[in-house]
Formats: sequence, structure tokens, C-alpha cells
Amino acid sequence: MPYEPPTHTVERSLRATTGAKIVAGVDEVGRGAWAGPVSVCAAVTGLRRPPAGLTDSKLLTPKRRTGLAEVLGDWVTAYALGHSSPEEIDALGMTVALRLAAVRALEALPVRPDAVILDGKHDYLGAPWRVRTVIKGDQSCIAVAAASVLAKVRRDAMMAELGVDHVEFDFAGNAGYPSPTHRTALEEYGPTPHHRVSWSYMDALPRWRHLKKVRVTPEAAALKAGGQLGFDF
DNA sequence: GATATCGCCTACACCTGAGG
DNA sequence: CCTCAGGTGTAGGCGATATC
Repeated sequence: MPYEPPTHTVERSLRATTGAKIVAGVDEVGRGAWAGPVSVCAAVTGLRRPPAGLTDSKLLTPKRRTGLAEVLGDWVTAYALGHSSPEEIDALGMTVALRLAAVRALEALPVRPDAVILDGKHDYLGAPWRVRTVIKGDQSCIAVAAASVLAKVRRDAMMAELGVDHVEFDFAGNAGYPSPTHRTALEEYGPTPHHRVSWSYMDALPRWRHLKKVRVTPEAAALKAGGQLGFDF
């Protein structure tokens, strides 16, 4: 498949069909990690020409990604990050945690978007947000690509900071994802407070699996995410 | 006929190691 | 230095099957 750089096509169509004036691109990072938050970035870019080389953060080398993030910080109209903690992921499940992080990011923006472009095929955000899901949106939509780069660089930096107190896990190197160093440290020292202890990798840790937490049902999670139970994080 | 459950597929997030 | 293939993880959509 030939490489096609991201465009403003989806944003233009969204503006044309819904009348939206402010459109936010949203992308998440840290979804499959064993440790650390899941982070969501919402970026408002408008229709200006993007910095050269902008695309999905996964297609960029760390060096280019970091350089691009610096430029992007000035180029975007606005952006904000939202996070869900490992505790929230354990208690609510990934989908609800994602929604929580996305809402936090969107509400942290200085302006409220009229519409949102979500990466992927599943709308984990839902009402009242006006959502357009786009498969591989981080490769095809400029606003989502910008969000993906900013999210990735910021979360990597966060993980590096967390790693200072847990050197043996090498969070700076693996961002909380399973790597040989990470696995070895888990077996040796057990999960840190930053680990998602409801996940199944815990079953493979004989010394520590008694610490595994059971997730609440999706229904209860949805209630909590709705705010009725006042989950206080 | 209606509802519940399971497996498969695709989607997202990454890492590692081989090879150019 | 970069790219690509193949591995990890969670999750939703959907059709086939099972059960009430």
C-alpha cells in the first residue's frame, strides 16, 4: 500500500455536513501497556497546512516524533491531554477508562469542540459528543495524527518520570509495555502502584497473582463512569 | 421466536529482532 | 539509521450455535 499523508478531508466533510466549526482530533496511547495511565490527546488544528512529516506517531522514529511534537505544540490551535489511572482502568475496564480520559482531554481544551474525530471504528466517547470514527484516522486525518504524536511523546515522558522510582522496570525504555526487562522485574518485585493489576498477565506471576484485582461488571462500570456513584479519583 | 453465549475477525496500543 | 514481520495485550462487531 503506497504511503498517503494525512489530510483535512474528514474534517472538511464534518464541517460541511454538520456545520461544526471547531473539530477536535482525538487519539489514545498506552492502551495495551501493563503499567501507567491510558492517555488521550484532543487536538484542534483548523485547516492550515501541517508541519512536514506529520503522520501517525507509530510510523515515526522516537527522534522525529519528539522533534515534531515540539513544532506541533506551537502549530496546533489548541490541544489537551486527559489520563485515566491504572486504578481506574482496573475498576472500570479499558473502554470506560478511555472515555473518561477522552472527556478529560476534551473538557481541558480552552474551547469546546462541535465535533470529534475518533481514531478507530469504535465510538467509545458517545453522547453528547458529536463523533465521527475513522479507521486508521491517525494516518489519514491531520488533527488525529497531531493528537497521536502529542499524546505519545507526553505519555512517554510521564512514564520516564515514573520510572525514576522503579528503575528495575525500565519504564523509560518500555513505556509500561511488556518487555523482557519489565517481565523479569515483575516476577522479582511484583506490581508497582502503577500496574494494571486486573489484567491477565498477573495470572502468570505465581508470587504475586494473589494481588490481582477483579474488575467490576461493565454495567456497574458504566454507572460509575456516568458519575452517579461519584467515583472519586 | 427470542435471548444468551461463544469464537473469530478486526481494531486499537505497543515491543523485539532481523535485515536492508 | 530505518522498515517490516511477528509477538504481546484489551476490546467490540457479528454470525453461528445453544438454550429457554
